[in-house]
Formats: sequence, structure tokens, C-alpha cells
Amino acid sequence: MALSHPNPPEQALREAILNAGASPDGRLPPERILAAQLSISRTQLRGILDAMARDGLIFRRHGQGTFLQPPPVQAAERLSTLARRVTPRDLMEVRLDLEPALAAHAARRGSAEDKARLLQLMEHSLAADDIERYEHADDLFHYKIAEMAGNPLFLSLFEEIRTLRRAGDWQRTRRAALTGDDIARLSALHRDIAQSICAGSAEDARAAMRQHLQQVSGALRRGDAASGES
Amino acid sequence: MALSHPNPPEQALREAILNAGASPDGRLPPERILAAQLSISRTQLRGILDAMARDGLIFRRHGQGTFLQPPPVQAAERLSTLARRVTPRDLMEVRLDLEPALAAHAARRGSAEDKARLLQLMEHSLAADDIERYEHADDLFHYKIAEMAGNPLFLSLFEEIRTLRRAGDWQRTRRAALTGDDIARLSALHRDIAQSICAGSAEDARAAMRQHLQQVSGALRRGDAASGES
DNA sequence: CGCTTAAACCAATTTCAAATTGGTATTCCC
DNA sequence: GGGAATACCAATTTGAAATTGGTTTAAGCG
Repeated sequence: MALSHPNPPEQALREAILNAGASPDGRLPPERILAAQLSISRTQLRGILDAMARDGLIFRRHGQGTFLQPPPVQAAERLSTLARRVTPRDLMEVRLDLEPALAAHAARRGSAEDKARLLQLMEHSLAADDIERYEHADDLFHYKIAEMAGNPLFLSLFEEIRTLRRAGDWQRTRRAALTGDDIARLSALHRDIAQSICAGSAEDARAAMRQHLQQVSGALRRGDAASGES
Repeated sequence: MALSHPNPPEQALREAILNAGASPDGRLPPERILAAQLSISRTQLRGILDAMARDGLIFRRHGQGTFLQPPPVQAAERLSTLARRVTPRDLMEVRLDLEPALAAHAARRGSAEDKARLLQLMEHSLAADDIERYEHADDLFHYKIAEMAGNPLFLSLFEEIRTLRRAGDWQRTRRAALTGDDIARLSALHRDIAQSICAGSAEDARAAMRQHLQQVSGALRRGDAASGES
């Protein structure tokens, strides 16, 4: 192992990099410019940056730049690339942590009008007699709860998850996994959720939502296992 | 109240609207085109659409269109407009529901290397002696935990919140609100969190993170109350 | 050859202007 | 006046060009 390079003192270069002008959000100049400023080749600079990134000193993102702090998430990446890295398991995990909280807030803050509409949507899901209709009713039901939580940031996060769910290729898998019995069980749990929310019982609503989503998660796992044995 | 309009049967028009060709994601044709298809004026069409939106039958979004389902969230709106509607209170509420879950997952899934790095970051936050340095250390500490949770969707949601937090104008308010005592208390809780995660105790980590964030929330509220009396 | 530098090229992201679309005001016509 | 056509406003999307980290290839040099 080369403990230190003879000619250019690497430690000094690391210092110089950290002290290179960084914009307010911690972004360093682009590699090409930074290399010129330090009078070294881009190859050499990148070698040092690689090491610094491994040490957690800097953060790099492809078309975005090199940062002293985790880079701000901005416009594009959303959904286009995310959908490729997110598995159905990842998604259910997030739903299981997020939606029970939404249900609890909805129970606390939902207006009487909201609650009436929620009961109506719950009836629709109970009446759904095929998968397609059930999924649509289920979608509207969960969306209404997210809306009732009365927190624009929470709603935005929920919408992101929801959009991702519809973007993935799992749609088919899920439909195949849900049996008629599953739908009946899931709809029944919708009733528990709606009743808890309408009664204003935040903790009951949280628990009911968690149970509902665990049921969904279980049904999907069973479906996966079944289709996995080819 | 006009129960029914004489000339064009409104109920039939509503039917026609719902049956107008909708794209796969449930989007109806733009108002101008739809009005032409139905041979009615845009004014009249918009009147009906307003009523349908009130009844929850359709969803409309400014530059996006009219939908039979909640519209998919896509590129732009993010952060630019969100930041205007989200209050510090909204943001803390989401953090309080999300980050404890992240801590729990980090405790279960973090690698030994991650844990070592987390302890290192915790030391940094303990050593921070002014607000600016503390905020930077705190930022890296929480980010690392989100990373350790090992769920790309979760990390993406966390980054969105984090970006929003830095985008808001509250930065000044928060810095003014945090006293030296607050920082000491918060750093101490960082130690609890890090230790629980490194020990792999998911529930302890969740509780410690919740306590930490409640402390933050309390400090901010106190700061708000103080600065509110002008 | 073997290695580094330089250059060219690739891929992810951002930026910016133009087009699309719901929302609103104005004008016009009976 | 009242409603319809029109013009105009504002939020969003779309697509091409520019930016930037990542990778490959060619050049230079010992």
C-alpha cells in the first residue's frame, strides 16, 4: 500500500478541495474546472475524490455535481429512475410505516363532511365484485384518508408512493395474487378503518390500517411464492 | 333550487363526460375539446365539472388536466410550490412519523461499517460547539441513518423532506430558537440513538429517535412563542 | 510494454423556452 | 342583465440544449 505519494502531497490536495469555493448548498466546482484550479489532471483529481467519497467526506451524483453535504433532491430523478430501484417489498414497507400514521391524523382532523365521504367510499369498496373495481375503490379510499390527514407534505409523499405503485410493472402480479377471499377480507378491514376514523379514535385507526396493510402484504407474498415456483 | 335544467339534461351530460375517452391514467380530454365534443360551451361544461369535482367524481389540477382518479404526481410541482404550503409544524409532524421508523430499520439492517461511521458522526455532533457546526453534523447524522435503512424509496422521501427543510425561510428562525442547552440535550440524544442502532435494538432506536425529535419540536415551539411576542 | 495524461465519448441531471391545460376576466350579442 | 365566445392568466408538462460525473479510447513518454 502506498501510504503517501511522493510528488504532490495528497493531504494538501484534500484540504484544497474542501476549501475550493462551494456554493451555498455545498456544491464544489465541476471536476474539469477544479482540476484546472489545482493544476492537476482530472484523472488524479478523480482518484482523490473517489477516496474522499469512500470516507464520507463528499457526496457525488451523476448529472448533479460534487457536494460537501448530501445533495438536494431536485426536479428530475423522480419516478423515472426510482421505479427501477424500488422493489414491491420496499414499497409495502414504506406504506406500512406511513399510512397508519395518516389514518391516525385523519381520525383527529377529518371534517364531518370528509367522514361522510369516506364512509361512502368504503361502501363502494365493499360492493366491488371484481379485482379491477376493487382496486379503483381501494385507491380512492386510501387517497381520501391521506387527504383528510390535513398535512400537504404528507399528502405529497403519499402521492409519490401512489404514483410509483402504478408506474411499476407489478400491477399484473398483484392482480393475479389477490383472490376473491383476499378482497373480501381487505374490504372488511376497510370498514374497521373507516369506523375508527369517523369515531375520531386515532389509535384504533392506526391499528386498523396497519392490520389492513399487513393483510395486503401477506397476500402479495403468498402470490409471489406461488408464481415463483415455475 | 333548480332541480333540473330544462334544455340540456345535465345528468346525461355527466354520463357523457364520464364516458368520454380517458387515457390509461384516467385523464379526460382538455376542457376546450370536451366542450366541442359535447356541443356545449366551455362555460357550461365547467359548471358541470365544478359540481362533479365537489361530489368527488373527478379530480382537476391546474396545468395537468381533469382526471377520473387522483392525478399522478409528476415532475415539476415539487418543492417550488410545496414549500409555500408547508409549515414548520407540518414538517416536524412528518419527521416525527418517518424518522423513528428509519431508525428502527437502520438498527436491523445497518452493516458494521455503517455503524462505525454512524458513531463517528455522532462524535462530531457531540463536539460541535456552535449552532452552525451542530446543524451540519446533525444533518449528516440523520442522513446516514436514512441511508442505513436500506430502502431506496424511504431514502428518497427523506431527501425530499430534507431538501424542503433547507428551502424554507425557517432556517433563521430555527437557529435563533436553539440555545446552547438545547444543543447539548439534542446531542446527548444522538448518542442514545446511535447506541441503540449499533446494538441492533430496533425498538430502542425508534423510541430514542422519537424522543430526540420531540425535543427538537419542543425547542422550536418555544422559540416560536418567544419570537411571536413582538 | 506500462503508466499517466489528455481527449473523446457516454449517461444522468438540470435548465430554459415553448406548448398544453385549467382558471379568470373581458367583450359581445341578444 | 345573462350567457357565450374570446382573450388572457397561471400552473404544469414537454423536449431540446447545456451541464456534469462516469467511462472508454487514444496519445505521449519513460
